[in-house]
Amino acid sequence: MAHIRQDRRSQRTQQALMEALLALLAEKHYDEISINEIVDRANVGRSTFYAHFQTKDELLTSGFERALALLAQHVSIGGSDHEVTLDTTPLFRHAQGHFALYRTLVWGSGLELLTRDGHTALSARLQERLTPILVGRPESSVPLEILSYSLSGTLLILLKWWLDHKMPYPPERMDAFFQQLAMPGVRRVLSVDPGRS
Amino acid sequence: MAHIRQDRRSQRTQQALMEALLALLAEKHYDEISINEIVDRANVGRSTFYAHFQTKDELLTSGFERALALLAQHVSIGGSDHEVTLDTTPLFRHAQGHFALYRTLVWGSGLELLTRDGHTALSARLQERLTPILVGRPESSVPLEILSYSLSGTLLILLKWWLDHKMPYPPERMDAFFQQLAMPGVRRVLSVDPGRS
Amino acid sequence: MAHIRQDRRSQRTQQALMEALLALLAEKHYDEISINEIVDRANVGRSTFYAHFQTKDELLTSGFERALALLAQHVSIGGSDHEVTLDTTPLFRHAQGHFALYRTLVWGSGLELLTRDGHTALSARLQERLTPILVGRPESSVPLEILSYSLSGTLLILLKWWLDHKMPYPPERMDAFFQQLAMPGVRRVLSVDPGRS
Amino acid sequence: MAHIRQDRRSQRTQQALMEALLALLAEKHYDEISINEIVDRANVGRSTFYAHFQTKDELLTSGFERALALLAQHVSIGGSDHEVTLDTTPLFRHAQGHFALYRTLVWGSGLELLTRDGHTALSARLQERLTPILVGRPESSVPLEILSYSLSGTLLILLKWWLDHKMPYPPERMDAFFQQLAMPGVRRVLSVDPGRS
DNA sequence: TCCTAAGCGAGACGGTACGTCTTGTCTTCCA
DNA sequence: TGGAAGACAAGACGTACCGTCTCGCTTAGGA
Repeated sequence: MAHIRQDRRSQRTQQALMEALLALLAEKHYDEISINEIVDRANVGRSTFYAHFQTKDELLTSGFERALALLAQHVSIGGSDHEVTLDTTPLFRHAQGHFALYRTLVWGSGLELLTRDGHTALSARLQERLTPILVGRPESSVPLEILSYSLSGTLLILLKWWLDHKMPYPPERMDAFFQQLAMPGVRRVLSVDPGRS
Repeated sequence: MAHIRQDRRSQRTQQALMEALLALLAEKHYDEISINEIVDRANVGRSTFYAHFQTKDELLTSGFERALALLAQHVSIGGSDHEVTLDTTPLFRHAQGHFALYRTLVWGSGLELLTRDGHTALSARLQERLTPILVGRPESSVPLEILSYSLSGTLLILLKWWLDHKMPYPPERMDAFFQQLAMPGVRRVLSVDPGRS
Repeated sequence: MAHIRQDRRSQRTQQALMEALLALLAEKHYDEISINEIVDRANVGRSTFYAHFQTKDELLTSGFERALALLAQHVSIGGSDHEVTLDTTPLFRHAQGHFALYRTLVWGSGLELLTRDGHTALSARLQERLTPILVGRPESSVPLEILSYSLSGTLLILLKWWLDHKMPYPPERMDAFFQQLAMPGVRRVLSVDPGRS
Repeated sequence: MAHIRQDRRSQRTQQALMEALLALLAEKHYDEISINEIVDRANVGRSTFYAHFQTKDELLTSGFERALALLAQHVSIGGSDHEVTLDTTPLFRHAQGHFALYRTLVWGSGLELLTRDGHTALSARLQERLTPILVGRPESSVPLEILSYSLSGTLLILLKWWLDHKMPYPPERMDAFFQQLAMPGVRRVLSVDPGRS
């Protein structure tokens, strides 16, 4: 049971660093932010940074792991014997409510990060949650992995476009686009109905 | 009338720099390549680099503009009154034939670049070529811009997945996935048939 | 009445620190030894060090004060009305017997320390012990202070050379060198015989 | 015939660095001077320093090599069949004339440097110049190397004492001390006259 | 064919950031 | 409650690039 100690101070330091990074992300691109700037803004010694994180990426990741999980949670997947539903309205709504945060992600360094780390994560979660629904159905012509990857990719792309263009449509409309563009393919692929293929 | 001179040497220098970058891209990630390395490899003076390009990105871009145009050309778009077809087989085949190049892009620095610069370009070309086909039809419920962006995004995502996983399926199969996943939505959106909506 | 406590632990802690420094001195130069290394080696908390010593030098000095006194004791000074004798054989013998310790001093950081702190101390002791012998004699042409300083300096220099060169001569021989090189001058200076001046 | 180029700027930069170090040495101990301070004072970029010198010591050494040679030159060694003379008056006079410089050396970091690098150098030069004088004489009982080392050491020790105590005697007097303290031993050792031994 | 302006290599320079290290203080926890 | 553990701010270290610059050599292309 080692490492339980963990001074209260450590927490506050990490928090300060995270907030400093967030604040800076709102101002400039992730790549242009130096560790110096972060520690200055956080009022933290340079070496203290390295005592907590090996690299700038580590700080970022440690902060956004939660956010990514959150993001996936906002996609409600439903399904019955006859259909698969996937409601993304909550996700767009959530993005709208936390515009500052998402805008930071998109404008600052955006889907580069969501795409690198997030896409894989989101895709995995989707696949994970689709699997039980498909049990017992004949294997589809498109591998589930590809389907998940493509589906989550399309979702992220719509999200990116939306944020890039300052959210010109309400979340419901965005969901509708997603339903119209991506879901027909999914339904057809997963459908047992051979007459529609 | 400045800049008319343009010594033959200039050409050779730029060529050398480009090739050096290419060679280095095959070895390591774009971000890890320093201008020093490029000019060393190209046997070119440091200042000479800056005489030709302001930044590393500029050198890269100047080299890949052609490649991006090429990529868009390999998507053959067809269409008639009754349907829209989009054959991506040539694109996947081209990627297969130039695996080294594409792998460099994906492994080295990948779709980060294709996504940043390429996605916009591809989307624009798609939209450009879809427009004449849709003339006269009732406006669809999904704006054409979103449709193009989503469609090209999905295509790039499939391409990325394919390259990331070392092309486990033949180009035809990848095109089939694309047809099954992305096209149903497109057709439904563009369809005049109100009964199917 | 503070500081009376002097916990038994204090003793042990100081001892541990001293030994750690000694051990490290055998491995590397004094300047290259960090307080971190010392406390690590001594299995002592960083702040504990500062509770006992203000600086690295203080620790060192506290350890070598004894050694320096010892060194001076090994120079046996004799004298009568007619002559002054100074036998350094015991000193060289002592150095030979404690080669490890002296080698540490010389190789590790050496006469830099003996010279800085030791030379002054040795010179003072010499002067102290020469004074009674010279009582009643006419004042010499060379101030006693200079004579002591020079004499002890020459001695240390011979010692350093000897240790640096791995003691190629026996202690008696070194003493003989010292007698031949340094003592004639001393005797002449201290001599009352004006005819030899 | 490479390396002749050596930009004129290099010279000026090195000069500036040297002067900055000198100026700082007049204010504080060598060990307490940071490279940052030097480059700041010299109005030179940090990296520029490293382009010229690997370490702070190298800068110092490069500057004082001349000084050390100079120092040795100020000891005039003479000799005939019957005697060896060694006049150090010029050295003390030189030190007096350049008190600022020598004081810097002694007070700032002093004979630590002269002792480390200088002593060896001086000793070597002495030995070098004594050798021809001794050709043909019977080998003395004290190895020439030891004699040189001891002699130059004693000289430096007197010089150090003199500077440390703010030159309380004129150069001639210091030379006299040296003559009285060190030379009798030397003459006796080198003397062919067996009757005096 | 010569001469001139350019392209060019070489590399010095001032900066900025890096990741590591050490120092001395200050806070937390534990016995 | 006093001392060990160790988090922390500060700042130096040596390295790596950056973008700018100055210097001469070489060379192409107009006179």
